[in-house]
Amino acid sequence: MKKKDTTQRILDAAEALFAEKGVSNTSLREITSRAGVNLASVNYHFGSKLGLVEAVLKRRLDPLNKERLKRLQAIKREADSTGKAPSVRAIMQAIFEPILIMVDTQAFIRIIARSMTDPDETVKNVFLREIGPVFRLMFSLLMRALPHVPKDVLFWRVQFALGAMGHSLWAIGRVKMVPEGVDASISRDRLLELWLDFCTEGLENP
Amino acid sequence: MKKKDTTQRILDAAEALFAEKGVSNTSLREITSRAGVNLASVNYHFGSKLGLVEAVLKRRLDPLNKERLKRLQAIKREADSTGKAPSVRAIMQAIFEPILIMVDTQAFIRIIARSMTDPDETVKNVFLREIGPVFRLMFSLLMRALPHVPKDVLFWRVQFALGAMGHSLWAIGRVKMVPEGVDASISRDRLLELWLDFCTEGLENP
DNA sequence: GTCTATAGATTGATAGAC
DNA sequence: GTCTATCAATCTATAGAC
Repeated sequence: MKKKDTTQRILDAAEALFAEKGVSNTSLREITSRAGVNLASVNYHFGSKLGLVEAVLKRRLDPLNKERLKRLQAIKREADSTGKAPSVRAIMQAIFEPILIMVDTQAFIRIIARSMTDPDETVKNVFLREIGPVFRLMFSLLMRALPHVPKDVLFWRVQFALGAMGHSLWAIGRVKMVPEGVDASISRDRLLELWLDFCTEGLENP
Repeated sequence: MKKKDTTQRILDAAEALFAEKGVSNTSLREITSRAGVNLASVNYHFGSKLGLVEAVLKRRLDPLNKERLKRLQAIKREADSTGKAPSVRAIMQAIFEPILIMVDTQAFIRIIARSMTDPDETVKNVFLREIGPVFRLMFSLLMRALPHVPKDVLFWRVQFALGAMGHSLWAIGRVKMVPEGVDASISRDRLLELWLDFCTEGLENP
């Protein structure tokens, strides 16, 4: 079995550590020692720590948001051709489900969740840039699906739905506060289902 | 006008900076220079940076969660004495409204929101310790309000609601991505109302 | 491409005068 | 309690041998 590419090893190690402790609580030394590579190789391959942060996020966010966009565009085409309003549930599913489908590691989910909340400037910028087109298309479809909901109200409901998604993705597998008698373990598919129920209800509320 | 206490000045400056950039992106030098006090005074008054972090969070979370607990206990007493199930909306209101009522600065809201997501270990620990009793009482009341919802499902719905709250509190006043024609500015009371509508609907879903 | 060695900056913390 | 001065550790980044 061939040893993995240095670039990949660094990305994997950085992803795990960024997801776990946040970008600025992770040093390049931790990353390279976990990856089993030399400290200087980070700067050789990525130019700087910022370059590495960008690369780590883009590796996941890029295909994720491409897949989301593809699904949303399919929903739009369907709505355009039939003249019927798109389904709220289908729209939201197009946002969440690609995360579960494209998973290959536990760290993947966490880096997505982390990218929504990490205080680091670079993280915020990359996240917003990457999700921009997805967000705009999602919002315009939701407006068509829910013409009776005022735009400004819809905007905040979408924020609620995204906040719920991010928080639950973050909590999955690492819930700290579980009431007695509750089984907090959950499959990803089940989480998707519960989230869709929850936020479809909240979005459609008249 | 008397100059404020050094301790207070440090707490205020630290709160603003922690809320803005996160704990580990903020140095003691930034804090003391913003507060107009000497660098060494942080260690004199708080022992260490960790001590300061704890103090900053506790100053807000302590009275906040006391107020929440008071309200939840009142709801419990009412339910106990009348034998009627408590109202989901009232329970959720007891969680969110105290944040708005106890506000004295913009930074206050952000430090609450930040405390839910900052990757720093100390932040997470203080937040969980402080909210523990509130969470348990809230959950037991929700179980009484929604006896037909399985515990495990309810648990995740509560996570959704809290995630929605945290994210929207964070977004308020600093929304980065606003679709054309949408007015994302919103009063705190209005946000509370929208959030209650959203998550009451989602929690009660059969 | 990979390594050692180190520069250069910044950090949290503290000793000691006032 | 407040200040200056500084230590010791840690960080990112880079120069240069291999």
